[in-house]
Amino acid sequence: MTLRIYNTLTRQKEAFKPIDSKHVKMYVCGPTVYDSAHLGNARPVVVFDVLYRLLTHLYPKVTYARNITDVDDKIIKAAKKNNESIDTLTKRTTDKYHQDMAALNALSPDIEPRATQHIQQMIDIIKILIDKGHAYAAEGHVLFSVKTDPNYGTLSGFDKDQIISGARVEVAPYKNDPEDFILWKPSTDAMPGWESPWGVGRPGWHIECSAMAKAYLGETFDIHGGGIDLVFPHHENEIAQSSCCNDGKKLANYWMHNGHLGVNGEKMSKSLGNFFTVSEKLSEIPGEVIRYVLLATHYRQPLDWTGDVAGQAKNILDKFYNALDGNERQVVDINSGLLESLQDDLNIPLALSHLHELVSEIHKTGDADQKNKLQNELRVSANLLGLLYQDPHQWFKSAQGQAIEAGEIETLIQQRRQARADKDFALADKIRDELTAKGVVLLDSSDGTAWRYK
RNA sequence: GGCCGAGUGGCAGAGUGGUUAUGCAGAGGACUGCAAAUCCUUGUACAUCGGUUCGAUUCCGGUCUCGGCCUCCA
Repeated sequence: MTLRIYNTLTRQKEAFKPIDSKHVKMYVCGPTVYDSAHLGNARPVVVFDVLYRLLTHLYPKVTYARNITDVDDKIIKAAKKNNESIDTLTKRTTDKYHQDMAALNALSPDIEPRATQHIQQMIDIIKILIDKGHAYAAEGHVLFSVKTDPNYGTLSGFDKDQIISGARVEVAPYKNDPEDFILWKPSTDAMPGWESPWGVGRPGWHIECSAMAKAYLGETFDIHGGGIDLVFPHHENEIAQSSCCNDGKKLANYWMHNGHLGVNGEKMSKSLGNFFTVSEKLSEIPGEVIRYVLLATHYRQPLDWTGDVAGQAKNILDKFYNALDGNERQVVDINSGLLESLQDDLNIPLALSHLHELVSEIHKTGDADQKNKLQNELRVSANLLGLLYQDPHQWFKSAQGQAIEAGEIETLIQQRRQARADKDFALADKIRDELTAKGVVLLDSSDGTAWRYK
């Protein structure tokens, strides 16, 4: 089976044919570093992380680029509000982002370019666009002339004329046409600015991705990903800029977009106050649980973070890790059903069902070698999803907010052992209940009593 | 208003023109001094109204509901 991908450009699943089958290139829109990442920001990171792992499994070489946008008006505003410098803010937020995404077990991209380090490349593209008649300078701004691009709207399906009819913003006076968008804008002394042929200024929102993708992946590359909300205007404008700059060449062959994340049936937003940051959630539940929740819904579907989705995910991961207990590592193949599921437009929920099948087989087989092999199959298969990478013991003893220390638990277990030897089951049960109340589970076996945090 | 997506059993969530998704939770049983884990059994879902069809949750059309986007960002 070959990899099939739903392409937003064509609105259908297509067989994936890389430009160079020896080297696949992918670009995903990264964060604007003005604030902590929220769960919605984490979804594309985790989803495309699985795609990256899958591509790496299927192809000899993969280059994955994900940008850091460190120049933006939101950053200017946030820095002012926090009373800190822009550099301090972007550095702090970027570090936090890396920390949060690592806690979700997302691999680092191969390249993580920063917008502020590619201003010259942006200026170069803008110059070419002006030379080719696709852009014009006006009052210190440079604007892209949408009507000069006959293909504008192919990604989003929007009609150029309709875009304006529903517009909710006032049209700036320096625009030739209302639908034109900014490539470059002037900066005051209080704003970050760079010398340019159009005066001191800063880039518009979309140009950075065009510049950095071109710099690292070339004029046309394989896959471009991001959240569904970026389809318009961000990706539409990226395509317009890049293809008009590069003689009509396609920017990317496949466009993939993940669905939105909601909370309790509502859109996650600051104004509604239903806004969870990743680090906030990480203080409550393990990163792997968050990752599981983000993967348990197909990436193109909307995902609703309701009250107990995390609890369900925790139970499932407990079950998986329990099945992995006692495993001795050996090299085995990834489960074929899981691999096929992933190759069908990244059907991760279906892939997870194959993990459950493996768990069931592990418990049912009576053969120790077979069991060990199946456990390894479970582990390496889950690893392709970035799951089950911990040692089971580590997993079960790293619960958040533990109310009792390991030493104390051991002491109580010894007391209970004596009570059981004395057939004083009332006392033994009292100790069990006491520990249960503190989130500790006791596991009796012929070898003695082990324990876990629940 | 325009474009797009979605409505599946208590919950989460795949998929399919006719045959079990899967999981979580629940119930009953086995095992266990008691538990946990595990195993067995159990629950006959696909918004609504029409149409096509031998047969539709699955295709087509209407309706209702929900969500996203409709530019330089709240």
